[in-house]
Amino acid sequence: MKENPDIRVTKQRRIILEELVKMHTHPAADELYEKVRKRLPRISLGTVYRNLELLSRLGMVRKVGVSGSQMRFDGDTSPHNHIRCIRCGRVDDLDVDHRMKDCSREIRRKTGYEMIESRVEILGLCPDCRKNERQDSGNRRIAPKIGPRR
Amino acid sequence: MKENPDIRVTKQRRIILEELVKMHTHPAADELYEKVRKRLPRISLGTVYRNLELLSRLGMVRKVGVSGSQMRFDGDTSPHNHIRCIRCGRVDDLDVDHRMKDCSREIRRKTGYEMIESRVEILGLCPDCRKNERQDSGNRRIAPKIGPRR
DNA sequence: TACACTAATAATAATCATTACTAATACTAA
DNA sequence: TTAGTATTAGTAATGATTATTATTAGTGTA
Repeated sequence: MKENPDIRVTKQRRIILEELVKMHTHPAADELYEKVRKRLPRISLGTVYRNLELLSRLGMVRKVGVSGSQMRFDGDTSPHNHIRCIRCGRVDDLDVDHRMKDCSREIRRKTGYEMIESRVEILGLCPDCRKNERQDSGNRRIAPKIGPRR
Repeated sequence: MKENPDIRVTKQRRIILEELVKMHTHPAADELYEKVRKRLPRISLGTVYRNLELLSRLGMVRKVGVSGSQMRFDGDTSPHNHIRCIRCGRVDDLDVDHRMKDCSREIRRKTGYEMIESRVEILGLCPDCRKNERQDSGNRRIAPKIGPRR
């Protein structure tokens, strides 16, 4: 953050990053906002959004796009994918599958696209939800909506 | 749609499905709404949303979740993935990569999750945008936002 | 064919996540 | 210390989606 003199290291910016890196739950902006508020009670949600956007453009945090849900953020910028529970919405880390690597040539040939990034989103049931699955969901005729975030 | 007596075949429902199946652009609800409006000028956007949700629960259409963007819909329910242009937002089809198949056992072992579905989201530049890439984007210091939908 | 039942609709309001705006504040360099 | 400007808090606006509600229209039965 210090290379560019136009981008300042403010208390808000520093603490937003610090708190995000400490969390391993891939929080949405409002969840991180609540954490940061414990240290900076007067911070506004807009500041959290603005800084997460900036930090992600600088490559210091990762935006984790969850389809059909809020954007989530990850303080771990190393290459990895995520796995999400369709029941409770929890998101966990998942190592990059080696079978996904080096398929950019194939993509190019098939579609004409230049591949920039690949994201694998695995939908499933987390260990906790698997336990509860048997009892409370007897015989649904149609699929349930994708579960809540918390 | 006829097995369940509680779910009726209305004009709106039928035409929404017909128009979606005809389109191969993975439209968002409002784009499909404009198409349907040519045949049913008094239909409301809420009706389109409501029926797309129902049809997807019945397995007759697929919701294509695009992270950080509107939900899109696909009349083709066969198993396949999508590739999206980060510049213009266009979404095209992509065959399921054989390397992604049968990794549910590995997922289970690594994370304890029961894998229900996997989605591969490839971000890249579509052929059209690749052409324009060289001229208008000289030297950005930070990454651009993900492009617009149209 | 008409009737009764209730699902579905159009129109609109409400909600939720996110972004934009603006006057006041606080880094930073001279 | 000051000037310049990036950043902030507070708030309004936006855009996508969902909820509400009175009315309309499928559907099974008489």
